[in-house]
Amino acid sequence: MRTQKVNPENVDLKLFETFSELGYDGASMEALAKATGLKKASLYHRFPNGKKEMAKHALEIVEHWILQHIVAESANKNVPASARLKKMIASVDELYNGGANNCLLRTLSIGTDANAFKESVTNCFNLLADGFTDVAIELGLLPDKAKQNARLINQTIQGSLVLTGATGDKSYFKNSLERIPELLTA
Amino acid sequence: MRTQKVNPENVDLKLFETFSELGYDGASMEALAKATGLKKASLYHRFPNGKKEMAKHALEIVEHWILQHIVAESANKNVPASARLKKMIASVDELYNGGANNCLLRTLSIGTDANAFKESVTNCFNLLADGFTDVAIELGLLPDKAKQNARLINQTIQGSLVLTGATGDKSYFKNSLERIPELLTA
DNA sequence: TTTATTTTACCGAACGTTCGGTAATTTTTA
DNA sequence: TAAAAATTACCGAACGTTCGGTAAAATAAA
Repeated sequence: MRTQKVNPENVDLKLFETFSELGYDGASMEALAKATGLKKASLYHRFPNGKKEMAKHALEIVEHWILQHIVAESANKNVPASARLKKMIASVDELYNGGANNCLLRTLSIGTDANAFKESVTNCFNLLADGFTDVAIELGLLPDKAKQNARLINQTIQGSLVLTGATGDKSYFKNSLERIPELLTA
Repeated sequence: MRTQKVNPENVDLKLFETFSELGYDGASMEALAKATGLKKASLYHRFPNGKKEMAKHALEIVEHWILQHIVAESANKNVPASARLKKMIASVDELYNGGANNCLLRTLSIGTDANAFKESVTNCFNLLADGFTDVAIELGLLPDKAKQNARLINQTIQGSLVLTGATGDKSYFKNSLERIPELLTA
């Protein structure tokens, strides 16, 4: 019997969170069902191509988040570049919950089906770098240096998330966010 | 029928490689058996406590590698500190195969049984940091700064491995290794 | 011949997936 | 506008496969 109507936005969020936390192979259908509040068969109604489609959908959520909180914000000329950057960093802090959350781009990069997600993951990292590059140029860096340091920020954030996630020491993540402005300012 | 005697050292290596590449949940018993050349039941003969014991054994291999190539080398007073550091960096480069290999410490940090490995993983990261801290002090850094930058090196290497692994661009890893000496020298 | 190691064969449980069917909703028709 | 029809959303039950794991037989080593 049909018991209740489920909020679709919440399903998206829970899929994203579950894949982020457990990785592709670790996120079993049972875990995904429990997290979303939908039965397994209902998940297959929404994602006819199964688990892989669910993970790709989670990646689309990330891409959408990046376009909204990083790319769009980096181009928001209504506020000074330094304030924009501050806002972008705060968004990153919120996304990863101060380092307590794993990054989906990373967790989907290993496992039995990692190849299936590689293109989307690379694209997301490029979008992030593009956003940071744009503000860095406005903050006085030469384009080449801006791009180089934007890539470095991706790397720094990921590294800090690995160390914070593995050890529980949130200072890795916290410090890496604090170091971003000086990396992007002339 | 029993066909051939398997080299135990190679089994260790293959376990390490398989867990590194696929993560804990992705490394199925079938994958581990295929990689080592042993049947599943033979793996259970060597590791009576099953898959978790195999992963812990792989972690012990990493710890042993760190003690040998980082901690011991950092204390090898026969050569100048700068040469020691060079050797340590070359070892890291070899371990990760120029960025083509994943890091076991990272891949075992996510998944359904991540908690079971957290302590060992943290210990390994601390050992790495200790080794780099020691040479940094010899190279003129104050102890606090040496420790801080050694932690930063762990983070930098992990971040570069994430980006290189996810995108295929090995320059992340290569550049991060090149930047190590200036981080540890006064 | 005794002991250690690997193998075959197998197990229950969990895996991702599919199916038949029902309640709720939306769309069409009268 | 109200009834009929079509569509959507969901679920219980089961599918075949693969999971991690085990017992007993076979082989190799001592």
